[in-house]
Amino acid sequence: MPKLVDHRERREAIAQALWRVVDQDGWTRATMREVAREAGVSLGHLQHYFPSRAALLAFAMELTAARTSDRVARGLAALDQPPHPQDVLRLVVAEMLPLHPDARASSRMSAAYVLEALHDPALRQQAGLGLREGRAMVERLVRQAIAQGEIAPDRDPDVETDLVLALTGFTPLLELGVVEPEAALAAVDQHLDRLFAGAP
Amino acid sequence: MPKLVDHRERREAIAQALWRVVDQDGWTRATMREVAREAGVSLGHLQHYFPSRAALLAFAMELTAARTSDRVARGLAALDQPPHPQDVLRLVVAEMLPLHPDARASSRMSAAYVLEALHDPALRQQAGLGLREGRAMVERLVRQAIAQGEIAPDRDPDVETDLVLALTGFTPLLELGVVEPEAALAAVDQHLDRLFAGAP
DNA sequence: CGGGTTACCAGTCAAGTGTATTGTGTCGGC
DNA sequence: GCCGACACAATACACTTGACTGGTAACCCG
Repeated sequence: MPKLVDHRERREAIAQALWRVVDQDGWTRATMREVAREAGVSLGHLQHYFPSRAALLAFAMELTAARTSDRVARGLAALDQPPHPQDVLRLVVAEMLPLHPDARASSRMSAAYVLEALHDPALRQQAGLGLREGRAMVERLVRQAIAQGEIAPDRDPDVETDLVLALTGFTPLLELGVVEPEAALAAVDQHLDRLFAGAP
Repeated sequence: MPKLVDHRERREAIAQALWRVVDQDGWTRATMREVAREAGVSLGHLQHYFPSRAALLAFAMELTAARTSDRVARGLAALDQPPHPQDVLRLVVAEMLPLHPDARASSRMSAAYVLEALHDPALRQQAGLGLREGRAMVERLVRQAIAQGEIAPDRDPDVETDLVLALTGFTPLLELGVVEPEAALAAVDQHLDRLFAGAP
């Protein structure tokens, strides 16, 4: 074998270049050439690691999901141990909203990804799976909080899970400056405060 | 002057062709030629009415907003007179979610539009204005309901407005089949029921 | 010290893009 | 009648796009 190269590392570096381009100019203008330029590699190099634009998107999205999970995990470590379920949910929602540069890039990647997935069966399945996974995770948190008596037992876990997830609806409002980050966070807190009103 | 043609009508017909293409294949594949084919006109014809792709998008989006308003107005007429504020809000939210074909097309147009607007200053302003307008309308409804005693007076109108708007966050979940339409509507109703819990 | 696998590059291709230009009817007012 | 404004069409232009090609160099293993 020839030169030793960490395939994974190269692919991640390229994917991060994709993020930057998507964040700045949108998925539409994230052409192979543009991504290669942003990554500081040749077009041939890029194609050596990603045979097609679709493959690049798929990988970048996987990485985006992983990154978001990481941010949540890191935030989790900064909380009390064990953390209050409300704080966990707050963290999860906050990291899905475009409230700081990293989260904004993730949010825009996801948006582009979902929009693309609507018209591509393969992507659609992958996206659906990812979203379902995320929903399941939130639902687990909600059910756990109910079991622990932190959320009133007469709350329907399914409905409450969906309502928490719907809080990501602030994304376009934040992106276009219709609501300020503080207002969005205040609303999120208001919702969670009510959800957790009941037990000590 | 030569042949009499209703400019407005032609433009609307073309915009509707755009909707169909965007709904089926996404804004990316909504090329001038594709839209012209879908509209059953020549490329030159299309260009006669829309000098650029951006102009086409802008007009189509205006029309989309108008159509959504129309659907709300039509739904409003079917309610009791005067309608209960909760029913009005429910209708507004329901018509913004992709729950039936027409609303789905509108939703996808809006999504494509917002995503495009993020990286285009001119569109950004137009989109921001539209969203602000929508928010103002919802806020008016909320404040009115508070004044009428239908919503408890200790509710913050700003926060409650934002929370109602956030319910549009169901869009991606609905589009990818992560939640069913009934579940989304149930969650919307749950939220509104709680919002209006307090006075008769 | 080859040999073969891998990394990477420059160049090319056909397809498709938005837009501009030019041409052809077609009709209303004078 | 006819001319100028208008609706519409056809074609051309200048690019960009994703994908492919052949080739070169680097390197590990035997």
